Amino acid sequence: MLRTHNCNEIREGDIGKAARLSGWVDTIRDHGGVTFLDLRDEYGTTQIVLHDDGLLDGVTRESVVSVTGSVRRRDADTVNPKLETGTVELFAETLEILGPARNQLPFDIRESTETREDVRLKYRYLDLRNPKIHANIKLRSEIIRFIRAKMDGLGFTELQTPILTASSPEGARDYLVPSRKHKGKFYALPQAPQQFKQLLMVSGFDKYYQIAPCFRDEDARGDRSPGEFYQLDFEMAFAEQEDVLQVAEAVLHDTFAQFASGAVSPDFPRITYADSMLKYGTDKPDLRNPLELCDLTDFFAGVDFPLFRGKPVRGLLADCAGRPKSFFENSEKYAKSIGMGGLGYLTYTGGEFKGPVAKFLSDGQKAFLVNTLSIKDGATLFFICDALPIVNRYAGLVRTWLGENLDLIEKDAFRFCFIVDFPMYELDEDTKQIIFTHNPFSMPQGGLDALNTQNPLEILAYQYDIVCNGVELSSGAVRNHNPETMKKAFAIAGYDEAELEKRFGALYTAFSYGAPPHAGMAPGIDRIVMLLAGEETIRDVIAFPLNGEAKDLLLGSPSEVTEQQLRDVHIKIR
RNA sequence: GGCCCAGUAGUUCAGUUGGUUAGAACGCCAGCCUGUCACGCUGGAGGUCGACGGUUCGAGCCCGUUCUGGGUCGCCA
Repeated sequence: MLRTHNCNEIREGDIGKAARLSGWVDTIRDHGGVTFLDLRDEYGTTQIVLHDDGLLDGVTRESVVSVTGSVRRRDADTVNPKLETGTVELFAETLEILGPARNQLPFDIRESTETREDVRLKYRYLDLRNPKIHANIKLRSEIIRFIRAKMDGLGFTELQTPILTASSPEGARDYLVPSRKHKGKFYALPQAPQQFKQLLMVSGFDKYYQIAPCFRDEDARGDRSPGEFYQLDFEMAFAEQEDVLQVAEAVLHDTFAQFASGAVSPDFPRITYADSMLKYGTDKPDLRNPLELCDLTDFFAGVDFPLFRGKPVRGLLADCAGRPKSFFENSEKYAKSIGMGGLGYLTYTGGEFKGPVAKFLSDGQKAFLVNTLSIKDGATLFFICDALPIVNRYAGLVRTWLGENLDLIEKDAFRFCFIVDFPMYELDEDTKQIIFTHNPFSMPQGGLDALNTQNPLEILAYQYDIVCNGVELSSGAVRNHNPETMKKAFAIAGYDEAELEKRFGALYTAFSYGAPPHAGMAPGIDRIVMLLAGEETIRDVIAFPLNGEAKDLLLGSPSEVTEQQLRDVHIKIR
């Protein structure tokens, strides 16, 4: 036996017994006649006491050692309340080095999160000893186990789909894998199991899910892993939008309630894309921020204020009572830093409006504002004005800035919402062509009839996102399972039937053999864990992440391969 | 691909107007210390200032190029 207990197991009930502990040497405190050694493993830490210096020959911090001895009670004044094992210690009789460690580590384990990220990633196995990072990875495992149990309980079937698959014509850049047996041809790693899961619906699998690895060759962000990431991919046959939202709500609510320390939205409001843009200035609203925008475009149409004439105007009402002049100067400074011309505002004190915009308003207009917006004494009404769509972006940013700087953001809370009714199409600014806003597989609201009769840019899709605290966790859709509707939907985006068959032939054909209506979505696992772990970067919740440049600094990928390997797959490097 | 920031000891950082031998903390090594728990005290080792080129009597510092890393925009059906 390499150990009789783990390093967080010995308690007062074990006093007087023999024990053997194994673990990493966390610290060594040499007092001359007596030496203390903290032994650490995944479970915790136990103090070892040694009176024989000879036992410590060759022992360095972070060595793996095994110690036998007897469990002793600590004197009352030497109890360490910070350790769960803090009332006892192991009096060492023998010590064996199981895995020696070099005496100079690349960084201090306890401070690894303060260390340069490339050094951490090069020695990721050491970084993962840091209790916080270690806990993140354990948490990830627990979350995934919980989600699986939840999905199983809801009657979903976990299925695997191919990793070596066909290049996807739409979407992100593919990772390509050259074929050895078929010269000049390539597999692609899946960007998502999208087409496979829809084909499973055609095959009669009623409820499918998978903790699915997805691969996209796009640049990283703090909250976006380059290369590869995991999604809770699921799809349901004979399901409409609300069926999917209810599954997502049940699973995510329960997962966050289980693992989050703070409050979780009891139910997730459904907010239309149009409302979200108007009220929050974004389709990823942070509902911890109580501020909401109002539309003052019509109001300012009747105001003789040249700056706002003929443009959309958004208002943002916030209690700024007692804020110093510098607060308003800073808000102005922020507005200019994001590209706005300035930030107009009115402050309502003692029944009067003050501020740069006040002199342009008649008494009647002032009264109208007070009544319709229920403006209270001490409140400030900020104005954001510019052309569409930039006005929304500015308004959303100002809303966030005011929420943060007025300290209005709810702490320790996870506020969810669904954003629904995304537009089906949009106009490409460069080419002036109509393109799919999001996903060519989505069902247009109104179906074929709408496609035939409505202005494409006004057609909405059964397409939805889950947003939590301003972070997009997922998008999904009711799929377009009807070949005729599909044909028309693609035609509007400029693809004829031949093109459709070429790009999505299998799916298109499959739908002509009896496809059930189906819908699904795919929440991002990494982002869920990131939110629950309270981490700012997604790399801190992935055991072996690629860095921002999509390089594995530990094993050194991507790397060069041998000439023979290249010849096998018919590739010549220029 | 664009933009911003950083790169000095193992780690985190300081380094004045360009001027003597480039500093601190932690870590490491040695010595002292019988109750610490991020032990303490004393001493020591440790540097291609990312690389290359330039300006200068003289460059960690100024200029150019380049590499590496972080952030951000593009991109992410």
